[in-house]
Amino acid sequence: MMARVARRQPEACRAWELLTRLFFAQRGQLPSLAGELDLSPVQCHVLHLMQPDQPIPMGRLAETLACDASNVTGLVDRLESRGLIVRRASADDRRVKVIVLTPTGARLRAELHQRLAAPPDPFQRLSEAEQRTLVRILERLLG
Amino acid sequence: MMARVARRQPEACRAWELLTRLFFAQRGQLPSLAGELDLSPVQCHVLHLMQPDQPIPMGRLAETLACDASNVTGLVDRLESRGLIVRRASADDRRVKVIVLTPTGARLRAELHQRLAAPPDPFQRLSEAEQRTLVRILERLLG
DNA sequence: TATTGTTATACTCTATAACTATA
DNA sequence: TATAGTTATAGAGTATAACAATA
Repeated sequence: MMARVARRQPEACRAWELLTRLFFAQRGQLPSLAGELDLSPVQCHVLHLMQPDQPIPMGRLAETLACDASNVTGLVDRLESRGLIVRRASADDRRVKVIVLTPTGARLRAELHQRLAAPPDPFQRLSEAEQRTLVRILERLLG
Repeated sequence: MMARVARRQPEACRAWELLTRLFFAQRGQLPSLAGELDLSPVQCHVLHLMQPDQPIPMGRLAETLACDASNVTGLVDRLESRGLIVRRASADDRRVKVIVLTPTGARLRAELHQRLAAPPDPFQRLSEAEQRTLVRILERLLG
């Protein structure tokens, strides 16, 4: 399967290789950005995912983070003890707990998004046409 | 500074936002890939960085991973105890220790690179022309 | 004196297994 | 019986501070 993709889409593989290099380079930058907000990388991930007024079941959080559910308990504990989110019982299924951003959490999330929004310096090497093309292709990739 | 970039390069910001979404989505996939090779995400990062026959000073590893030097000690301990790398004293400066891939480590690194090479399914939605364009732009971004 | 790597310590992240409450 | 979340436990990642060897 992988070999078939590699044979039939050599350019896709090259693109993916370059993106992987970007991912690993970025891995090192998230901890320092997180540190400035007194967050861990995973906590950033959670805040990045949460939309204001859009509760998320804890189980779905575990799926999205690709980690065990037991892990989410402590993660949510720490975010809740900092007043960034709150647990609420689900109305539909009393086993389920959902988490919601507090106003404080929403403000910190906005701050996080603002800091994440600044493109790294190398982007300035791209022409406007290249930037637009990149956006169009990434939108197809993520859409 | 950030505001200036945002005002002058709105498309760069949009492109970066989309890449950030890709990064966070990918964050969840690295642990499972790592698990298949009995590695942690950081250990994958180290192996991804190491070229065969190209020693890296431990201090430079700490810089690249953007973590404290004290952290690298345990990280290298665990990789060394698994026989994937070895420490060697530097000839130039006897304070410095460099790490080198063992043959076993080089094989595991090759396996890792092979698995990382498979592009996610959405890449098949792109035409060949789009793939080539994406490669060209990413090369400028990373070059 | 300054720097490289280590050690001691403490906290967070992570998984596994056993448990509780609900379905 | 099965599922959602918790707890207990253990190992790995991370930073800070103090330390040894070397520059």
